[in-house]
Amino acid sequence: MDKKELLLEAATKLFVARGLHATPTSAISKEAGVSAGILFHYFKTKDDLIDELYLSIKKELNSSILNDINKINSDIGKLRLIWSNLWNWGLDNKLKFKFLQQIDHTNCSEKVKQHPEIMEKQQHFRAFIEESIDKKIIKNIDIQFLMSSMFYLIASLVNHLTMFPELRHNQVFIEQAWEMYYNSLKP
Amino acid sequence: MDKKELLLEAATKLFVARGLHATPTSAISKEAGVSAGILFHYFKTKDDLIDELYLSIKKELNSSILNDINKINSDIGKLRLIWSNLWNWGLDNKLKFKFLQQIDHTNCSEKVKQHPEIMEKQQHFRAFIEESIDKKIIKNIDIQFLMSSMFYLIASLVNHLTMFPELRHNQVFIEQAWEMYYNSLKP
DNA sequence: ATTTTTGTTGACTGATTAGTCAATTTTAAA
DNA sequence: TTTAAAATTGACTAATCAGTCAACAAAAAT
Repeated sequence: MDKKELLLEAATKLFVARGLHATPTSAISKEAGVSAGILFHYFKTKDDLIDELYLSIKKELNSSILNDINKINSDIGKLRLIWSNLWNWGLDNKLKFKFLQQIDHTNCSEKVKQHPEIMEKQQHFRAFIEESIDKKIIKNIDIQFLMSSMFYLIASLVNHLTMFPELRHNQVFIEQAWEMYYNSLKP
Repeated sequence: MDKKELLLEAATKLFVARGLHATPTSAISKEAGVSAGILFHYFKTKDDLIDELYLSIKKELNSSILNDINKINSDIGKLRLIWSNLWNWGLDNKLKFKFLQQIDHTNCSEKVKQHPEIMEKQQHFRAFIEESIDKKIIKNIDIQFLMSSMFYLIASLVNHLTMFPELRHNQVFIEQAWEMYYNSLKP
């Protein structure tokens, strides 16, 4: 068993359940079933643990964005795949997704949020969006705002589907959600 | 000077700047310029302070939603006024808005989030949306998801305008943002 | 087989925390 | 003016926290 991994998993679970402010390192090591000291062998400080956890999860999410993108030919099909990659990842990784949202809305790990490994992956996504704007598939509007809005709409979908899991395979609902999403983007 | 109000203001500022987890009550009373003990005279516990702060700010936001709604006749005009009421409130109350987002994305104050005073005001808004759906102004889709998406899109706008304040009075940008918003909603 | 390195433990510590309380001041009431 | 009630203080405490460390165990290298 990789104790570092156990610690990260335990931390995710507890941070989401109780919040950063109410999760002592002792609770994390206990939940992971390891000694208290080992946490500080793998992570210099508690904040380091939070940073590293955020970084690894964000990288995981970013990696999934462009999954199978080459299997699709049409531009709108690609856009839809990205959309569905993102919300499916969120649903398959509910705790991790919640943790990301939590950190993204808190003034912490600010440096990590701009880590090169995060920026790099998003750069690919950004390039795709810029291309789509050129091709008139997407509205020509402030690209940062555009991307932010895309993520926010997907977060809204993930959170809703987390509350009502049966909707995930309700074709009508998913189609309506896509319509909402794409209507907000198209020129 | 109302010391309770001073404490709530100081708490908002520090919670946003440092996060719940890194803001001791001692820092709050110090920032407010009052004694450490008085915080617990007005609030039974730190969590009570957080709950009460959340409740008061959320009520403030909710109150602003339907501002001047009767001065507008057209249905779409009303929808747009609600949209602009919300993001303007967010920009005029940046710290409070950030605090709300922070709490909304954390597992805390769960009971307060469903407080009757909060639900009641949102009920008016919900009624307006239901009416708009009936009138075919808004897409007929799961209303809870619809409302959630509306809030998320507005949050995205507030956060973007907070980063780039000069855009607030850029008519072209605001018009594009409205277009994105309404396109996602219209049938 | 022996040494070195790495992983692991849990008791420990100094600092910090939420919350208390007796004493004092301020305000309001009689 | 006197008295009672409410507001305010800051030193205090018991609990909890992040982080250390000496000792031990396991694995790798020699």
